[in-house]
Amino acid sequence: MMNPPLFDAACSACPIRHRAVCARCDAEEMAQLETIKSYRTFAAGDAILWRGEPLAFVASVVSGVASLSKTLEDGRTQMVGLLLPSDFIGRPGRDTIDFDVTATTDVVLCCFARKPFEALIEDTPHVAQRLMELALDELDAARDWMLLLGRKTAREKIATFLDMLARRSHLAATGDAAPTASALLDVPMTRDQIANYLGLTLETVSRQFSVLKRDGIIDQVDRRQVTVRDLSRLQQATGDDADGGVWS
Amino acid sequence: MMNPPLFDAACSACPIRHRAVCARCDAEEMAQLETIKSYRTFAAGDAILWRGEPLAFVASVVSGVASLSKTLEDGRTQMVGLLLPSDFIGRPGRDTIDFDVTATTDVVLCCFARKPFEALIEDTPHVAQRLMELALDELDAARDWMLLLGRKTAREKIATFLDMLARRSHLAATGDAAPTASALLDVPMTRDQIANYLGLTLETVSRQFSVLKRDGIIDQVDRRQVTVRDLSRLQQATGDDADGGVWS
DNA sequence: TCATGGATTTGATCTATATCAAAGCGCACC
DNA sequence: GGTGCGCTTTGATATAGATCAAATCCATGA
Repeated sequence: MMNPPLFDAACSACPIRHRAVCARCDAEEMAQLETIKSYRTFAAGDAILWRGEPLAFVASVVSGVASLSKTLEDGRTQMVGLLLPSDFIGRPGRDTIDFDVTATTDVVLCCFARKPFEALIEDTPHVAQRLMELALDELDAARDWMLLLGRKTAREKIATFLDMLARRSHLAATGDAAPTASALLDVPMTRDQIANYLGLTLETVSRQFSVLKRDGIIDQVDRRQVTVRDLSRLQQATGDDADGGVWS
Repeated sequence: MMNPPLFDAACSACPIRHRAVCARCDAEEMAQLETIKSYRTFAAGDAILWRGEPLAFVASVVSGVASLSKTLEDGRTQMVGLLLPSDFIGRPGRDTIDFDVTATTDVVLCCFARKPFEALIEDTPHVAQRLMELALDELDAARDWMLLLGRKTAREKIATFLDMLARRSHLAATGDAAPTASALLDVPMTRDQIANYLGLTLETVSRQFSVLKRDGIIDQVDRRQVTVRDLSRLQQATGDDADGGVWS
């Protein structure tokens, strides 16, 4: 694996800078973050954090995919969040979380010891403000997912999932949130993990991939890669109101 | 309708104080909030805010129930939040919201003009911190709801809904989050609204109320009131893992 | 007191998705 | 370069909950 990037002005993993450039971190703040930082790697399937466990660190995803999930008494589980590179793990001001965090693929995290990180926040209002923005982004994503889980059909769920991946990967690649052409897409999860994310079974996920393929909307290159042949039909298939979804 | 309470040290509607006493608001901050405050009432069914509309105010629910909801292209809708007295409406640092806010019952809001409210936040870190806590509480609630929408059966959804109402009403009445005895419960929504909240149809909601009644877990006093006859069986019926749900 | 209309309950039937089952496929490891 | 084991696909069947339909309830106002 590539050596993880050092934390510096350009570090895409800095939890304060990620998803938008924070122009206000000064050299001293940077240096302070540098001293409490460490990289940690997790293999696919590893637990990163358990529900209820005291949080030792906050972190930013450098590479790979991690997921947040909750479980019912009898073992049924539901993913409640997906963490892609540059996403943040942690809850300013909270000791514990009430979901599990698991490595979906191999993952590298840029971790910051929690106590000193929170001390830093106290002194730097613009960092606190950035964290508030991140929390609100997560809340928006959670509410979109509630609509998906409560009201979308299996086909719409898969289309929404692929559309989200397309937007996020395009965003990462070009900084532009609205891809316009067909594209090769990395699907970094098994059918089972996708099912847990979408509130479906793995068989239904597989069938709907096949349907979208039969309809000429996607092509399956391999288990983990699809090409979007017709993005506008994919987006129509999401069921979303054209103006104003979170992803638009 | 009763005259709304004035804003003062004891005002349960103060968005900074609600759900927990903020011991750090000084007299000057209070006075400042007082100048930008106004009460507004909405009749059941009224729109409070539309998706995409610029936010003119932030607010705290004084009485009644409001809901956040999202809609698909073909009109299917899903509630993504329920606002009970003392809950907060608003997104520090955001101009618009991407869901509708509707009065579920008659509602009284304590509104604060957004710009001056945000100016106040800038100067008072402890208020910003309180808002962060509120956002994280909402995020926790949203994630519990994702588990409910994605994986719970109709019976479990209704049980969870009633358990939530029981906890929240007990909390409001006694300040203690864990009711232990059976209790009369106010259900402030129609079957249709409950269905939209739980990702069900109104018929299924009605049937499951009947089933819980037949099983001796609840009694239906009237359309809007139930008594919980056996709280522990109600909680078992939620499907939640005994240790560690959000509501525990 | 009765008529009216929305909300609710209950019944009958339908269907999308779950569940159960059995091949395929392909990568990793010998 | 074969073998085994996950992962995936596809098929057959079952079922929870949706949909369609009809009473019933109950608040409201004439």
